[in-house]
Amino acid sequence: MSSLTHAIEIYLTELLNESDAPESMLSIRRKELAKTFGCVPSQINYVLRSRFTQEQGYIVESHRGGHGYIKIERIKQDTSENRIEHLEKIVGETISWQDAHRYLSALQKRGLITARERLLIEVALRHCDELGVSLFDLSPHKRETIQAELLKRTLRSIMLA
Amino acid sequence: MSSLTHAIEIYLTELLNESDAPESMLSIRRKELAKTFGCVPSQINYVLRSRFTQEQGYIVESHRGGHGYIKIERIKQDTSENRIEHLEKIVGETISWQDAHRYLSALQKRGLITARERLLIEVALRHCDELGVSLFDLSPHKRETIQAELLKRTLRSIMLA
DNA sequence: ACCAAAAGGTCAAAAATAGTCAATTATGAA
DNA sequence: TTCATAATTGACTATTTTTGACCTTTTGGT
Repeated sequence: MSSLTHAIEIYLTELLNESDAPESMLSIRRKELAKTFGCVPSQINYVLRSRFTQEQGYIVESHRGGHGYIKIERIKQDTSENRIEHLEKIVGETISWQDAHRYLSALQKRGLITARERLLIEVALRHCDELGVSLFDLSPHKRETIQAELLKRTLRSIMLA
Repeated sequence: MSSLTHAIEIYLTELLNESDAPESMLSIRRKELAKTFGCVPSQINYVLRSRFTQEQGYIVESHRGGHGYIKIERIKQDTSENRIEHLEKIVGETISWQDAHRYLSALQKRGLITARERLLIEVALRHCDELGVSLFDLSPHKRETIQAELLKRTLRSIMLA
C-alpha cells in the first residue's frame, strides 16, 4: 500500500512533531532505523535525499565512525513559502548587478536579511561575475543568468533557515 | 551515549571557559586525563588532533619527560586584523569543499559567524563549483583555487563589517 | 657521562558508522 | 502497453573513533 520510503518519512516527521516547537530536531542511527524497518541502510539515505532536503525545510547533518549519527532539523516556517514564491517572481531568469543591489537593499531595509548577509551575497555575486568576465569571457546575458541563479539560491537558503 | 572523544572535548572546553578571558589557557597531564576518562593515553592525542587544531582556533604545546605536560591555548582573535590574518593563513591558495565546510563550522562554533551566514557562504561556494564543473569543465585544482578566493573574500568582508 | 624512570608522540590496525553509485524492480500516467 | 519516474538493493567506498605496541625526549640520580 504505502511505500517503505513513505512509511519512514511518516515515522520521522512524527518524531519531529513530538516536541511541538515549529523547529525541532532529532538524531538517529542509520543502521538501527534500517533495522526497525527491515531494509538496507542505504534506503535511509534515499529517504533523506528525497524527503528531507533543504528545499523542503530541513537540514540534515551526519557523522560516520564510532557513535555516528544522522541529525535532522526542521527549519521551515509558515510564511517562508510565500516569501520564496515572491523571490522567484521578482528575480526572474536574469538580473543586473544594479537590480540585485537594489533588491538586497530593500530586503535589508525590511529586516529580512542583515547587513552582513547582504554583504556576503554581494561579494559572492561579484566574484562569480568577475570569473565570468576574466576567465571565460561570457556574454553579459549569460552572466546575468548566473547571477540570478546564485541570488535565488542564496536567498532561498536563508529564508528557509 | 556520545563518544568518548566528544566527552573529552567538552571537558576541556569547559575548563578553558572557566577563566573567561578572551584568550585562555590550560595545562594537563596526558596520563591523568586519560585515567579520569578510563582510556588509553593516545586517545588524548586523538582528541587534540581532531578537535583542538589551529584551524579551530587553538594552539597546543607539550613537553615530555619528568614534569611533562600538555598546554592548550585559545588563539586570541579580538580584533578584525587578527581574524583576517588567521583566515589568510588557514585557507591558503586552494581549499577543498570538505575543508571549507569544516572551517566554517569551526567559525560558527566560535560565534564568529551565524548559521545563516555560514549557509550563505556554503551555497555560494557550491554554486561557483557547479559552474566550474558543468559549464567550463575546470580541473579540480582550479576549482579549489576559485573556492579559496571566494571563501576568503566573503569572510574578509564580514569580518571587517 | 650513563642509566633508569617518567613523561609524551606516532602509527597502524580494527571496529563502528555513514555515503555513493549503479543495477534492478515497481508504479503510475499517457 | 509503454515509457518515465520512483523505490529498492547491495557491493564498494570513506570517515571517525578506539586501542595498543613501539619510539623519543627530558629529568634526576650515581
